Amino acid sequence: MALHRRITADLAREIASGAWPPGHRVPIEHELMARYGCARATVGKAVGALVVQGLVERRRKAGTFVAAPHVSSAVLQIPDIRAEIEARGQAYRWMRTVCRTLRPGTVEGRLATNGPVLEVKGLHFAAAKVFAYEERLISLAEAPLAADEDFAREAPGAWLLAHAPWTEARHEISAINPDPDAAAALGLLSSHACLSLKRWTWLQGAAITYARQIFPGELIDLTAKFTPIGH
Amino acid sequence: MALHRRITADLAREIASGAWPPGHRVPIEHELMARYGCARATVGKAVGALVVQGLVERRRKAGTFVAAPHVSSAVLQIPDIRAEIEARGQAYRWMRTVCRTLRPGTVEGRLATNGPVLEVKGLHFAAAKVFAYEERLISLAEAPLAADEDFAREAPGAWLLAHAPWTEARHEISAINPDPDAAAALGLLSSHACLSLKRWTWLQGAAITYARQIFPGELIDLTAKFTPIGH
DNA sequence: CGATGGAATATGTCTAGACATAATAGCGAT
DNA sequence: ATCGCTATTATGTCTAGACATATTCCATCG
Repeated sequence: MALHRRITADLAREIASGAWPPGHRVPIEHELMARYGCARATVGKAVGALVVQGLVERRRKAGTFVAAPHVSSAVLQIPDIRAEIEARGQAYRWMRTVCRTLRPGTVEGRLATNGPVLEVKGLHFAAAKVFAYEERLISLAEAPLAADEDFAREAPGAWLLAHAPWTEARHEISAINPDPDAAAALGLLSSHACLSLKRWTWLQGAAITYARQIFPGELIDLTAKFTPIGH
Repeated sequence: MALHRRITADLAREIASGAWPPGHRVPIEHELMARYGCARATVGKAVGALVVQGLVERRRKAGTFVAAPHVSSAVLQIPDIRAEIEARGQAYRWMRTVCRTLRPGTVEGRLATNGPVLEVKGLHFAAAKVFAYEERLISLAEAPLAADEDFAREAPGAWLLAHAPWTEARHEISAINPDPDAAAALGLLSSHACLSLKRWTWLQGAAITYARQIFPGELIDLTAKFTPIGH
C-alpha cells in the first residue's frame, strides 16, 4: 500500500479509538516526516485525506487538530422508476389514467405558477404488478412542449428528463397510509404502509413540475450514502 | 486563489456546461502543465479534486475521462432527533428500555463484526408523545468507550456523535407496517404507516454501528435538496 | 489469423527543497 | 495594562525532477 495511505490509516485509527479526542493536536508534519522517514509532501497528502473526510482541521501556525464530529448529511439516490425496474430484470410499463389541462390558480401549495397547468396521473408497473402511483403537475408556461404530449406511452418523468432541464429540486419523503384514490389505484388496503415521495423542480427559480409518487412500502428502499462533500 | 483550485474550477466548468460530455477525454497532464505553466504535481492535485467529486475517472496509460453523470441525486439531511424535536419547540426525552452486551456472531446482516456488540433499545419522546422507536448495535471493538455507558440518560446516537467519528454511512429508507414489538413500543396499531430509517456507519471501512429507527409516518418528513455541481 | 511480448504512454507515488501566508507569542512602547 | 509590531512557527502551495505501475498499441512470431 502507498505510504501516504498507511499514514492516513494510522492517524484515523488513533482518532477512531478515542485515543485522540476532538480538539487533540495531531503531531506536526515534521514529526510525522521523522516518524515515517518521508518527505513533507507525503505527510501533507496523508493529512489532506483526513481533511477531506472531515476527521481533522488544519490551521496555519496552530497545527492540525482532531475535528468535532459533524452532523450527518448524505447523498440520496432518487430513483428513475423505469431504470430501477429494468435493473431488477422486470418488464416496465406505464399506464396513464388522467391527462388534462387545469385552469390557473387551482394548484396552490403544489406548483407555484399563475399559468396553465397540465395534470397527469398514472401507474408504473413492474411485470404485471403495480409499482407506483403517480400524480404530476407540469407548468405549461415553463415547459410549453408538454402541451403537445398526451403521456399515454411515456411517463411524464422520463419525458421531462429529456426535454426540461432543471437546476434545483426539493424532495419530501414520508410514510403514509394511502388515501382512497391511491389505495384503489394501487389495489391496496388503506392499512398498507406506503412510501410517499414528493418532488418539486425549478429552472433558475421558476417552478417546472410537481410530482407525488406513492409506492407500496415493501417494493422500494431509498438508499443514501454519505459523501464528504459539503459538511 | 491557488492555481490548483483554478485549474479544478476551469475543468469543472467545462463538464458542468456540457462542453465535455461523459466519456470525453480530459487533456493529459503534460498538456495542462503547458497550458497553465505549472508542475505536474499541481495539475495532479487539481484533477485529484475532480476525482473526489466524482466528476472524472483516471486510468493509467488511458488518461482522464469525464465520468458518466450520476443518477439524479440530492443531499439528504439526516435528522438528529433531539435537535429536530427541540427545533419544534417541544421537550425532548430519551427512555432506554434495553442495554446489554451480545455475544459475537449474533448480529449477522446488521453489523459486520466478529467482536462483542452492545445492543441498545429505547424511545424518543417529543413532549409526552412517542416520536421514534430505536434499536441500535454498537461494535465494542471499534468504539470501546461505549462499554462504559448505560445510555439511560443519553441516546446512543447523541453519544456516538460526540465520541465516535465516521467516514462512511449508508441509509435505507422505507415505509413499513410496524412489527408487533415496534407497534407496542410506539403505541400504534400495526396498520399505522411508519417510516423506517436504517443506518450503518463505518470508519475507514470498519463497521461502527447499526441503527434502526421507526417513526410514526405523520410525525416526520425527510427532505432532500438538489445541490448543483461546483457549489 | 491469433497470440504474445515488448515499447510507449499516462497516471501513481515520492523526494528535497523553495517561498508564501496566516496565526500566535512575546516584546516593547505608550 | 493595552496596543501594536515583529519574529517564529506550522501549514499552503509549488517546482523539477525521479522511479513505479498499469494499460494500451503494435509488431513480431508461430
